[in-house]
Amino acid sequence: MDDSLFRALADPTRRKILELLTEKDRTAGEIAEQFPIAFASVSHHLGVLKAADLVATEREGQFIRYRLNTTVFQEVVRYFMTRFGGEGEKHA
Amino acid sequence: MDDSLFRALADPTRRKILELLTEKDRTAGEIAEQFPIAFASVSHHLGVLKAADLVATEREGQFIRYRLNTTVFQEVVRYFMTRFGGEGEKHA
DNA sequence: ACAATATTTAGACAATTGTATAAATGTCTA
DNA sequence: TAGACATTTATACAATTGTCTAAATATTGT
Repeated sequence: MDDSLFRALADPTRRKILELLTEKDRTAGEIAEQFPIAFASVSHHLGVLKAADLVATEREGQFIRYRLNTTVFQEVVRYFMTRFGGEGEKHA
Repeated sequence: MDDSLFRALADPTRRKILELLTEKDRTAGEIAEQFPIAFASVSHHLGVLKAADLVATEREGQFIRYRLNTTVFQEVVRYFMTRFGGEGEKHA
């Protein structure tokens, strides 16, 4: 379980980005316009998320499309379940 | 899902503390001696964990005993399952 | 090749954070 | 009440982080 993963999740803007990507894949611009901060700042957050392997990218012409890496989320869930879970959730 | 929760989890020393508490409840001193940093620094980390409601305390004479608050961990798991789970875990 | 659009990278700066030492608080026992 | 032990709180400081503006890179269409 990598340190960058938890640091990436620590910022509320980044968690919001992840939730946006839950609905559907989006380009960097589509993501950035959802926030009141500069595009460059959102781009920085996207870089953090990508470094933590929480998202993956694909270029589409001039756009870059972001999508969730659900595999990593399953690892997070497993981390909590195995270490701290304490038999709690039969069905999410 | 509170912001303090994720910020609390972002530090590796704090995650290590949580894992120690998985094994058994421990006093502040027992926890602190596991780390190469000053007792006061560990105490600060314990305060962060407590503020995030990840641990609870009980005074025992001159000692203060810490224990995991497993309820909050179940909330974390639920957070990830519902938002990002993507039908992945039949049995963790 | 040039201009327009999309996105990232570089550099600077204020805010937050992790750590340390020293002082304060709380508890026990003589 | 004094002294020892356990823990926290106060204060300071260096490191990290989130944000900004400006510049750089990449792609498309003319």
